[in-house]
Amino acid sequence: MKILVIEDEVKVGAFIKRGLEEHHHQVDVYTDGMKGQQAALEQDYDLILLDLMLPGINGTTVCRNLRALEIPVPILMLTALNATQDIVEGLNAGADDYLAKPFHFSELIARINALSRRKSHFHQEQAVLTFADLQLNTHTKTASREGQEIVLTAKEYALLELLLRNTGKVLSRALISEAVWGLEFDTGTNTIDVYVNYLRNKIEKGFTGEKLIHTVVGMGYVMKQK
Amino acid sequence: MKILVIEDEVKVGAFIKRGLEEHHHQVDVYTDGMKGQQAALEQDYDLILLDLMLPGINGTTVCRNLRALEIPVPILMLTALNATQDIVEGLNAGADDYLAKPFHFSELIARINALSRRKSHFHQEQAVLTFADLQLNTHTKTASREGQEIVLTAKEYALLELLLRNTGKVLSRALISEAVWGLEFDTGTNTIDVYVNYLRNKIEKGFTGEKLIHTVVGMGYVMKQK
DNA sequence: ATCGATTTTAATCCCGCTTTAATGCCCGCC
DNA sequence: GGCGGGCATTAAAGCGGGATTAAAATCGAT
Repeated sequence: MKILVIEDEVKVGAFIKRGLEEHHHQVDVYTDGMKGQQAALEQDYDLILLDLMLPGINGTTVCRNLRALEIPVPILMLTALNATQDIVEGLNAGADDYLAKPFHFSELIARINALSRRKSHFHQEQAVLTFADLQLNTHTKTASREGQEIVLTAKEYALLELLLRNTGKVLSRALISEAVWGLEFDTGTNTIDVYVNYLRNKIEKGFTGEKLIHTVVGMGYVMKQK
Repeated sequence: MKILVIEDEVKVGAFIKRGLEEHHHQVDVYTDGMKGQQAALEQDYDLILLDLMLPGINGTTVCRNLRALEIPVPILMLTALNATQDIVEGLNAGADDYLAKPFHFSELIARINALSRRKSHFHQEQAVLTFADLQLNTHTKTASREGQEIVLTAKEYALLELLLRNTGKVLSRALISEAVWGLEFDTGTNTIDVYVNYLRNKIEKGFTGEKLIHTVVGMGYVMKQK
């Protein structure tokens, strides 16, 4: 598993890293809350170990931020012994479990296993939508093709996600309109067409891969190959 | 779920009713085929349990009638053991599954669950319309015959879908005009004829399969075999 | 409040779907 | 046999849907 550790005490962080690596996990350690949060957003971690007592930004805040951005990674809090108030706060902020310091390493391993099992069962929404050589990360809200990262605006992303969740199906403008813009949007303008054009420019123009968004005249648009 | 039971043997009916009610379903029992059919039309059932051996009207007939009236409720037939002929007839009449008497109650429950799941998920609406060896996929908006994909324009697709949803019925030009083009289209031109010709070229010409779109002089067009 | 980015509107161009219309064919009827 | 009605077939005209572009309006951050 790929694990992110956010822990300001360098020794403790190193200790955890070493121990987890012995269990064949890949571990990144950040001592700074903001840097850690950034990493959580940019990379695709399977688990986050989060110390609540951090300099600068509070661990609870990091947790709340990640959940607000709908990052569903399991979060295991590390707290001082008997910090009942912190524990309650942390769980309310969206953490999945906690562990009081100091702890036995075997207990940490046990909780990590339990958590990842629990999460992988419950929350198995596909994080990365893939079609042909195009990928869309629903966490980072970015696409990529041929290793190139593609930055999208909100509407572009929503439209691309809709197309990718319905590959092969012809989607009518009415359906697209409702899904991306919300009910009763059609005011005789061609907004959808313009956005399809934007998307094509971003995910097709400049790439050697084939055309993916196809127009079906009089019917709508499809995401398909060939 | 709201379940309709049509079963002439009073004891069997009562037995089923009691058992289903223990599983928190709401059950109506009719011992008469005609009365049962009437109830099916008037009320909104989630499932129909239909005995094939009924006094007066045949269970198969009830089934066929309901399907002819486009009542899409899942129908589970109850048949005598080894009544293979009945089973085939029943399924052809539009039933979704069958259960041979006598049966274990747990099997009945299992089949009811499977059926309701299948219907609610899949049945959304039939995605692929099939007639003879011709298929029309309403998602991809393409037809296929003998494994060959056939690309259609918007009007061609609308016309073909109309014909396939009314196989066997003769459709007047007025009706076609209204369904495909919208009200009051007829302005003395022969657009419909031209499109029927386009369709014939695409789905009949070049295929070994038989003719499917037939002209009824003075009346309109039908999709049928023979 | 200001500036940049995003979203929406609007105008123009072009391809090919849609429609029209002319011709050919089959059949029944005078 | 000639004629006309109903449909099939074909080709050409027109028109509308969609691509593209740019400008206007709106949003959001500082």
